[in-house]
Amino acid sequence: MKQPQTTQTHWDVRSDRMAAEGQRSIPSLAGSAAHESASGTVHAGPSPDGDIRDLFSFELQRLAGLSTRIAALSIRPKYGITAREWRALAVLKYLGKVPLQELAKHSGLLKSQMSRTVSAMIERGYIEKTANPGDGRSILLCLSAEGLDLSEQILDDSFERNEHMLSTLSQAERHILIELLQRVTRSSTQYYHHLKQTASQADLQQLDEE
Amino acid sequence: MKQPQTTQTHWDVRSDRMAAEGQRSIPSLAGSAAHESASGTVHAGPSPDGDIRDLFSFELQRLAGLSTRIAALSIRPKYGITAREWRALAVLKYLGKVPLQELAKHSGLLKSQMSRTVSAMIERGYIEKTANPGDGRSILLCLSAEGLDLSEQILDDSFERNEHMLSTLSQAERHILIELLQRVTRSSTQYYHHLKQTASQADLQQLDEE
DNA sequence: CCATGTAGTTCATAATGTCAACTAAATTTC
DNA sequence: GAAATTTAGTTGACATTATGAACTACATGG
Repeated sequence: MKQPQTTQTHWDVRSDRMAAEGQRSIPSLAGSAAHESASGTVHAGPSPDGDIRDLFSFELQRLAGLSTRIAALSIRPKYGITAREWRALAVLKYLGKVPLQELAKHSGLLKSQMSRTVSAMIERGYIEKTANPGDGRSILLCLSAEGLDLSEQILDDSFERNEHMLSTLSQAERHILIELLQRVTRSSTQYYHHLKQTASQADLQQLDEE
Repeated sequence: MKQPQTTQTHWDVRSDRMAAEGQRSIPSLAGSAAHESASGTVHAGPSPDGDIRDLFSFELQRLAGLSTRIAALSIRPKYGITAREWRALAVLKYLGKVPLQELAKHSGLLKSQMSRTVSAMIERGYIEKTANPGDGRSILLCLSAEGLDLSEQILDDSFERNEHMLSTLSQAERHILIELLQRVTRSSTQYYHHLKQTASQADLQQLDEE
């Protein structure tokens, strides 16, 4: 194995982003008042001060894309599975023995996606599938010995990857970040369900009206 | 290759968090709480104790997926463009008048993706394309009046969307969250470039060896 | 038993991401 | 200043991912 195995080389953490124009100041941890308009312009209305850089979802998406690429680079060549497949294994690891739907929910995938993912993992012997004695429709999934082993290996790698990604944050900041993300996930989940519900109600209305 | 590896000694995000917050968080979309323990234990190695729920990138991906779905629900039906197209418009809004490559970088896309996206937006009259007097290869892109208008409308919506997603956070916490994400994005970008470079070096070596 | 709901699989389709080839213009180099 | 090398953008091909709907098997409540 001649993996580069990153041992903290050193990169400059220079911001290559504020190149073009904005040269905005990032609000500091303490100074909440420092929230300045990104563009320097002022708006009235619901998006009072910001441009898209002030938008949580934008920053989130950008970083998630990066994270995906980093994970793919690290996991795929080394273990021959996709990040999503690994995620299924890792989630299954803490869930234990559960039906597919449950696994899908915890992984944030649709059951159709999960069904395929799981099939592939079963074929390769990482996941085992047994009948659910309590319900004939349902199945129970759990990790095989190989699956457990693999998921643990990759989990190790992943913690290291995260270490690098978070390298500019203090320990305290990391705690804060994860905790905030978890809280946002919870409220966003609720919001999502709300949206979907009202959306489908609108659909129904539309059908009625036609 | 799962040696205790480097960087940083240990970090016990988990136990600290639990002590401080007393909340191990609802693991996910649908409760269930098979094990509450994901953490709580102390560790020694690289992936000490934690399961995947303690992994920053996991939490990030889950939330990003949610955010994507929420954005799609709100933007697509109402404005007839994809989230990515809108993102291009919104980024262009603060960049002003820039070549394609620049726009791609700031949006976190490959130039090939951005090229297509921009073409579609030009066709629909949201973006204008002019020659770059300084460089004949390059083009300069900027928003049309309609593009500006549209991007502002959707930006307003987006801030509102984010408002819902972040509803459980205080203003101060929101600023902190965004700032942390931005910092992580910067260091992760560095890490990504580093990985890519070493990866391709490995490829070259491999070629040499064969 | 029938109607209706649910778990899981499969299919179709659209959106995304990734790479490599290609054109054209700039640059470097000899 | 001509040839070789880079760089910006476009395009094509292809893998991966997301989403919803159709379909099967079983479950459950009248």
